[in-house]
Amino acid sequence: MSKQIDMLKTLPLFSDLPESQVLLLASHSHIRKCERGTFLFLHGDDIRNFKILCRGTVQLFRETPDGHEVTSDILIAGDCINAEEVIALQTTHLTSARVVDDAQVLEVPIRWMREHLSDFDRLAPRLLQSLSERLHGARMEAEHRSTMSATQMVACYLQGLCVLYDFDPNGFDLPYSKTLIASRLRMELATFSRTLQKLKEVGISVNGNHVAFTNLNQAGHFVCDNCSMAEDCATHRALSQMAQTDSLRITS
Amino acid sequence: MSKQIDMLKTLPLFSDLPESQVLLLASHSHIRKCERGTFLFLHGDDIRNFKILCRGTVQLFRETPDGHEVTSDILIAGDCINAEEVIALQTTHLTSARVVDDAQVLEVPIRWMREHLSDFDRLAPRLLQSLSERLHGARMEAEHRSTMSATQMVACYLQGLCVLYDFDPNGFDLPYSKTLIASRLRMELATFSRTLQKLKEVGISVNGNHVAFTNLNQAGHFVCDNCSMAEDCATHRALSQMAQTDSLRITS
DNA sequence: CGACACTTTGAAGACGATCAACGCCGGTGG
DNA sequence: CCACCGGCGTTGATCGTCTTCAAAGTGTCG
Repeated sequence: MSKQIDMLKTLPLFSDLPESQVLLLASHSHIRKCERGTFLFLHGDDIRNFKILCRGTVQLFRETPDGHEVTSDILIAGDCINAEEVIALQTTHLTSARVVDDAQVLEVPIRWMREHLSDFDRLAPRLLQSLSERLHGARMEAEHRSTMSATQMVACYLQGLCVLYDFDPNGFDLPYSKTLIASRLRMELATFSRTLQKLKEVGISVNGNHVAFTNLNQAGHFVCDNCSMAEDCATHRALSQMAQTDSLRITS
Repeated sequence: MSKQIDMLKTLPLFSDLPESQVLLLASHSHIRKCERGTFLFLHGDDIRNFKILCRGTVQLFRETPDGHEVTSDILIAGDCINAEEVIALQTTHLTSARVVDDAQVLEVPIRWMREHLSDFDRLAPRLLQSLSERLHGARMEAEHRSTMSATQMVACYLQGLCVLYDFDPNGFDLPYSKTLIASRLRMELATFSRTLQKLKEVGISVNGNHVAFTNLNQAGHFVCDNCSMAEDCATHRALSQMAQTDSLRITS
């Protein structure tokens, strides 16, 4: 139990809650271990819990009627899995969630959460802020999708990954499979693969699982010739801001 | 002044506020008339006001570095123009807003709004709910964009329009120009125009400005053979729900 | 009538999806 | 130890769709 409390405290979402509230939360939540491949919930299931990912990786996806699977997001430790659903009025999940890497998930009954959200005066603003960030992120992504070429999107995504995970730009390994990334980027694996070759021409070398940016400037920042949205590209502005100020990521 | 109060009361966002709170709001807000073509704000401007559109039409858009204009949304009477920005932490606008049809805009100083939001106990939940709806909407749209053909998107969009404005499916006029719609759908005007011709084959006839659905079933509901996302397509589910329950649209 | 904004239509081209074959690697089982 | 298999990734060839560029048509309003 004390282990659970420790876990709660490491979550950025709860980091500035007073001790008493953490205890209260702990007594109304539990941590579930889920191994690779299990589903946290399926599209259409009743919403039972507010879930936060404490460890591992989770894929949010939806299935189109013709059986095609569309990845809507890939979550990592510290992310809320279904923050919207605390606030929204629908009673069933709009997406499915599958564990990609063995995960630990904190679960808080949704009803309790909804009823007591207002008791936690610091929690609601955080949740909201994260919501509005996600909304902006979704819009930026939509804009990118209709503005940039596949090559640009991949470049942006890789840089984003690097910032998000605080990887060394000079060399790091992809945190998940290319198949998953391609799906996340809404492109065919084949297209993604070809794209990676093209990226070498612009200073991003990818060999197998290993990525290295050879196009860094003296300050160590990304040089993104091929990204047309220098000003507030998900990589440049939003994401690098996010890395500094993001309230919901584990930064340690 | 009493006119302004009446205006406030007709806004769904404020509809269930007690009289005293409406008065309070009125004393801290004002209504601005804006004629076609004026900019409410530009990308990068400081955020000064929370704005609600009381009349007319507003286009939200962003400009890409190469000068291309991307419409992110088209707002109608009753819509919050920048609900996210009340909640988010950034101090400058992330989009630009242009008046398409002569508009009336209610403005509330953003600082006052942020400081006093918690005083209006019924307001915050509405704002949040609308945020989460928009997030879901954005995600659905992203999914559509990568799942459906241009033809399907246009069909969906037209049906959505019809529901949103409560038009008669048997015949109505487009509420704004094809150029604007095409931009909103992130497609070239030429593509959009060609698409409209194809739609006749599936029971949606468009001549000039006039649209008619000839593919309605006996209940008067849309039949959407070409939309692959019957279950929660923006048209079918989300939008028809929204038309009934949406808290932020003027339904009269 | 003429200017102008808006829309339609045509023809060419670019880009990504799709289908298909192959290579690589780790695991399982004989 | 080798053979087989399945998951994953690469590569090639082809095809359809949407963009792009360009020209011509429609409408409105002074």
